[in-house]
Amino acid sequence: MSEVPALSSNEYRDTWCGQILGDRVDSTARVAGWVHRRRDHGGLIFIDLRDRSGIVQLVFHPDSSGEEAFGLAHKLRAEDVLSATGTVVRRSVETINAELPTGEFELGVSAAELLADAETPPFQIEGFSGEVGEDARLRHRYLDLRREPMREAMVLRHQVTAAMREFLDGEGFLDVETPVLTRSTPEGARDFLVPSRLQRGSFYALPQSPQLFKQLLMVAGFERYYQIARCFRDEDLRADRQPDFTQLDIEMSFVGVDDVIEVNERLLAHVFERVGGPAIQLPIERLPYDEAMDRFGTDRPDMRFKLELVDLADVLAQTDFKVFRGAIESGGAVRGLNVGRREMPRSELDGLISRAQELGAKGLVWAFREGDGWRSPTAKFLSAEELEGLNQRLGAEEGDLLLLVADQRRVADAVLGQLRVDLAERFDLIPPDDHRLVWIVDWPLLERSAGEERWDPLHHPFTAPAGEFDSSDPGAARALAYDLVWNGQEMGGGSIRIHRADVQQTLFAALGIDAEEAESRFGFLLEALRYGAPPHGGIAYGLDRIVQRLAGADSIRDVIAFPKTASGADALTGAPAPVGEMQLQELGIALHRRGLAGH
RNA sequence: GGGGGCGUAGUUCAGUUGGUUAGAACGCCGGCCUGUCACGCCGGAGGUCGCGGGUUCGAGUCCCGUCGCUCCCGCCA
Repeated sequence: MSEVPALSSNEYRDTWCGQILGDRVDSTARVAGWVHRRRDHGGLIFIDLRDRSGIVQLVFHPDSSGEEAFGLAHKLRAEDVLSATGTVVRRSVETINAELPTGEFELGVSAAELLADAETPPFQIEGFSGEVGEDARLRHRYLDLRREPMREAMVLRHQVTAAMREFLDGEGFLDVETPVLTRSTPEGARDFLVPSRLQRGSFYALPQSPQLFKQLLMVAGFERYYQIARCFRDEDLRADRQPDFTQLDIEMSFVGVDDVIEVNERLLAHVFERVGGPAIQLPIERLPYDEAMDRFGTDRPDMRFKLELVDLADVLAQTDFKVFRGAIESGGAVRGLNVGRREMPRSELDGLISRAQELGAKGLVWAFREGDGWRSPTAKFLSAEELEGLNQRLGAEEGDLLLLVADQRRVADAVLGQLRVDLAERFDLIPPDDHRLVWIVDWPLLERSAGEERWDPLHHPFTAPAGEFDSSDPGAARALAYDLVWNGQEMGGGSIRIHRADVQQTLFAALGIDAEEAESRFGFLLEALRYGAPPHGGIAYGLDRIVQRLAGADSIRDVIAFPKTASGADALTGAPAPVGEMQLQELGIALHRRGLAGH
C-alpha cells in the first residue's frame, strides 16, 4: 500500500481510510473514497471504503447512523464516491479482520454524503479471481488503475524514479530537459515525424533518445546531467517494447568507462535497496562481448543457468556429412548445446526445428546420446570417431539431448542462444528468485551491415573507439561501450563518446557518411566539438523495463499508466485517429488514397 | 511485411461427431436478513456466438475473407 502523509481537514475528509488505526479510537474521523464492497444485512450495513491509502470498514446502524445515512447506505453501489463521518471504534475480538491493516477498527458512521454515483463497472475492481482481458482493462484504464496490482506498480515506478533522483541529486547531477520536437537523431530506429506548420514540407522528429543534446550539455560544461526522458521509436511493438517509452538518461564529463560504471553500480544498488529489489553484489560482473557470444551466443546472456554453447568445427574437420562440411568450408561454424538428460517427444523436437528455422537457421540437428553413439536421424551420416568426439566435446552423458546448428557463426549463435533460453524455461532451469546482473564490455565498434558492403555502429556513431581508430581495419576496432544485462534482458547501455571533431569525422567517414552529409546532418555537433568538448560518456536505462522486472510483471504495459496496444493504438483515447481536412491543409499535407501511393 | 494463438452474457469461461430452447461462475436487478468482511438465502433480467460471405435441410461448431487483441520472426537496444 502506498505511503501517504497525514491529511489536514478539508470539506471532504480529515483522515485517510488506511489511517483509521488505534491512535484514533473514540475520536471522530471523516473519510472519503470509493465504495469497495458492500454487505447489506438489512438491519446493519457494512461498507468497505477505499482510497489510495487503503480500505476501512464503515458500519451503518439504523439507530446510531440515523435514518438518512442508513437509507443512503442501502442505496450505495460499487465504486460510488462517498464521504463519511463517524467515530473510530475498536472491533470486538471475534469481528477483527486480520486481512486488513485497519481490520481491528471500523468507523461507526453518523453522517454520510454521496459525492458521485458510479455506473456498474465493466469489470470488477476486486473480488473476482479471474484475469480480466487486457483489452477491457486498457479501454477503461482509469478503472484498471484502481485495482491494487496496478496501483502498486505505479507506486513502485514512482519509488524507482524518486530513488534515482535522490541518488543523482546527491552526486551533483543536474536534471535538464531537452526538446521533444527536435531533429532526427540516428539511433537506428524509424522516427516519428511531426509536420511543421510554419515551415511547410519540413518535419520535426520525436527523439529516439536525448543523445546529442546531452553531449551538447557536456560541451556546455554541465559535467553531470540526468533526465527521465520520454523517447520515441516508430517500430513494431513487443511485450517489452512501446513506441513511446522512458529512459533514465545520464551523462558525465572527464570520465572513462570505469568511472561511469562505478557511479552506476552505486546508483543501481541505491535504487534496489530503496524499493526492496534484489540485493546487488558490487562490483557487478563484467563479461567481454566475445566471451558472451562464445558461451551464450548472445550479447545479452541470461546467466542464471548454465547450458553454454560449444564449438564443434574442429571435431568435424574431416567430416563427410555435407551439412556440416558445407558450413565449415564456407567459413561458418558448427555450434552445439548439451541440454542435459531430457525426455522430448518427436513432435516437440520438430517444434525445436521450426523454431530454429524461424530464428534463421536452415535446420537443426538433434540427438540423444546412446552408448558411444547417438539416437538421431543424423547419426548415420557421422563416423563413430566423430560421434565420440562430439559426445566428448559436448560433455554428453547417456540420454543427454544435444542440439547442433551448422551455419554462419552469427546465425548459429543467434539460434542456439535463443533455444538455450527457450529450453531453460521449458525445463524450469531458472531458479525462481535468482537475479543476475552483468556488464557486457569490450564491444566491437562496428559490424558489417547485413548483406551490405557497409559498416554499422553496434551502438551509435558517437561511441568512442578504444585507442586510435585504424581506418584500414574498421572491424578490429573496439568500443568504449557497456551494456547492463539483467536476467538476459538489456536494461541499459552506454559508452564513452567521441569528444574530438576530427575523430568524429573519421568515424563518419568509416560509416560511409561523407563530409557533406556529416555537415548537413551533424554539423551542429561537429561544430560544438570544436569549441572545447570534455571527454565524456554516459548511459541510458530503459526505465519501463527496470520497473517491469522489479514488479515481476509479464509485460511492460503493466508498469505504464496508459500504454499502447500491440498495434500502436491507445485503446482509451482512440489514438492514432484521422484529422480534419482543415488541419491537413494548414500543414500542407495531402493524403494518398490507399493504392494511389503505389506501395 | 510474415507466422502462431485467441474472439460466445457486463467479466472470466464451457459448449460433444454440425441438430432444433447456447450454459456456468462472478457481476447486475428485486425481495428477505443486526456482526459481515469473496456475507448468506430466494427470485429475476441479460446473447448481432467479433463482422461479412459460403457449404448444408440445419452453422457457435466446417470453409473463405475481414477486423480486433496477443505472442513470436523481421524490424528495433
